[in-house]
Amino acid sequence: MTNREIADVLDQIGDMLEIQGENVFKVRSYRRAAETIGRCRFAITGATASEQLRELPGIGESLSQLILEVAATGTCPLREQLLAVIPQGLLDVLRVPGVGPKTAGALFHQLHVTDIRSLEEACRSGAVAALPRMGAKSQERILEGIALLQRSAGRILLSEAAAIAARVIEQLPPPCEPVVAGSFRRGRETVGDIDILAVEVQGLDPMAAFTGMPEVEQVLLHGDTRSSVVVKGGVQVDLRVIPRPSMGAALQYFTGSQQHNIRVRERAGAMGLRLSEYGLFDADDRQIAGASEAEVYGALGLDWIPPELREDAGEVARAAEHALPRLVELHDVRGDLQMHSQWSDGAHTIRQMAEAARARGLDYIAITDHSKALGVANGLDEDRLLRQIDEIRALNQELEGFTVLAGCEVEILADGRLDIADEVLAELDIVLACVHSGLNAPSEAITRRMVRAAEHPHVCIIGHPSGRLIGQRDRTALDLDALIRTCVDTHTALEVNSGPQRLDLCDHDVRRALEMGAHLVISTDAHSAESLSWLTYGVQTARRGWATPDRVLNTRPVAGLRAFFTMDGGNP
DNA sequence: GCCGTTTTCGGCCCGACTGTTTTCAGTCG
Repeated sequence: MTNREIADVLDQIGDMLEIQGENVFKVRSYRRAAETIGRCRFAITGATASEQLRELPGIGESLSQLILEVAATGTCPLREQLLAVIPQGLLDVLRVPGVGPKTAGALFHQLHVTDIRSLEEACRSGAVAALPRMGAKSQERILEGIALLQRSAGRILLSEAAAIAARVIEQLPPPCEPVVAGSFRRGRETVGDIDILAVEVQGLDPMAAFTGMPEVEQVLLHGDTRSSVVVKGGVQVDLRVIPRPSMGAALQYFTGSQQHNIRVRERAGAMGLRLSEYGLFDADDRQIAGASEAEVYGALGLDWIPPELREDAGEVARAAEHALPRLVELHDVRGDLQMHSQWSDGAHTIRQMAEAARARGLDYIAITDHSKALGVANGLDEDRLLRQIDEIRALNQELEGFTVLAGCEVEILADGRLDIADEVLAELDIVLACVHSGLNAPSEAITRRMVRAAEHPHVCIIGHPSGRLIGQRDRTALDLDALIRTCVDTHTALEVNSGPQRLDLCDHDVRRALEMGAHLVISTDAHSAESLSWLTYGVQTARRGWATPDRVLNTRPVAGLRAFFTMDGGNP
């Protein structure tokens, strides 16, 4: 069982307990444990898992035993017991907007609803409207909820969310200063819905502009302070209008995460204060903070916490000790170490990529076209690679104060050898090694393959190490710890690939790699000049992994970068 | 179920919106 699978079981138990009307705080402990296990950086199946588990926050005696049992057997008596009473399909019913645990329980017990299909039938027959505290409108809402669920996009990529958010903000009146909060602001790799906040301005009606946008498919709510719409593609967008003195508290609150907010509000409670989206209030209900986030955190004795860290993963305690790391920022990054040109499968010339990168404020780039084993991408063989190196050297003669490094995204072959001869690799400034085939290989095979590449004296960087494509392809069975260990030993960097579909290493892996002492590079893998803008997603992912600039090699000037890769004496 | 400069028992974040109700329960974030 992977940690993710264990977390899913915990969530499932939480759902079923909730439907049974179990104590909400008990339910919350299962949910919280699921969160914690989902991002936990050691394998629960490991031998030492038992002691490590007990050290995790929110996991006590009974949960740790349950988790170990699930890890070993895939299930546990509690889950089996619940599954004997509650049909699996009822858990899907919980995902229908407007149906919560209480409603699901009533639907099951009184109308024998067991899945979405039987729920729909119960609605069409009018039986749902006859339930206590339900009516025609509730029934209609549930039907709409089912339709919404069926055409909803689910979670979308960060880049897709960015495009939607930008379009919405464009259509809101500028004086209301709209900003995006939520998981988008935290830089999560996928976004469920888009939360936008706007300042209340006399005589301005952003709600009307919002619900009237041409891309709105359905208005879910339309209130004075909050409206919700579904835009084309099935994505939900929320707008909230906030009085200016509350803007900081609202931004803090709506940025989340929910677990982070609970942690912060508990702290407020312990200080005799009350924190809501309207501000921080004392016992006499006087507002003592709220206009800015820094003010709110500050009044709670906390340093301002970057949104990317707000996952209840220890950041509140660190903020209280004034010991948060200084995270890498977009403007720290001076170069981009993976991109493609027309030589292989890119859309633009080397010069065009260089000029676009320079316009974005970078000092250097590496051109890393594919190598010959990736025939579908028009990969370069040794001859073409040597000619490309000549072109890059010539271009550098013309560019003042900007450097194009000659690189290559070299294929790691099945046995861990590279597909370009060593004497040609020696001519390159940057060798990036990647796997694009055999991604379903067993753990030992893929690990041996990648470790061997990392040991190669010319290899500087292992690119998109996990091989996952978000929503399309799982990560390979690679033993990441083994690869990280090798990278630390050989002065090889691990890439944080900024492609919105990759974000690989992911946030948890970044934190793991840094804890083990590795160095990173953040690269765009751009196949066109426009995609150089992806850098921001990679930076956010690194920040979510608590990355500091000193551990991100491409924050260094080009000379410092080269120095790192030659420290083991074997690299170019 | 977890946890402890309020506590080893009794707490556990907080408010808007909706629908079905004459005061509130359920859902959502």
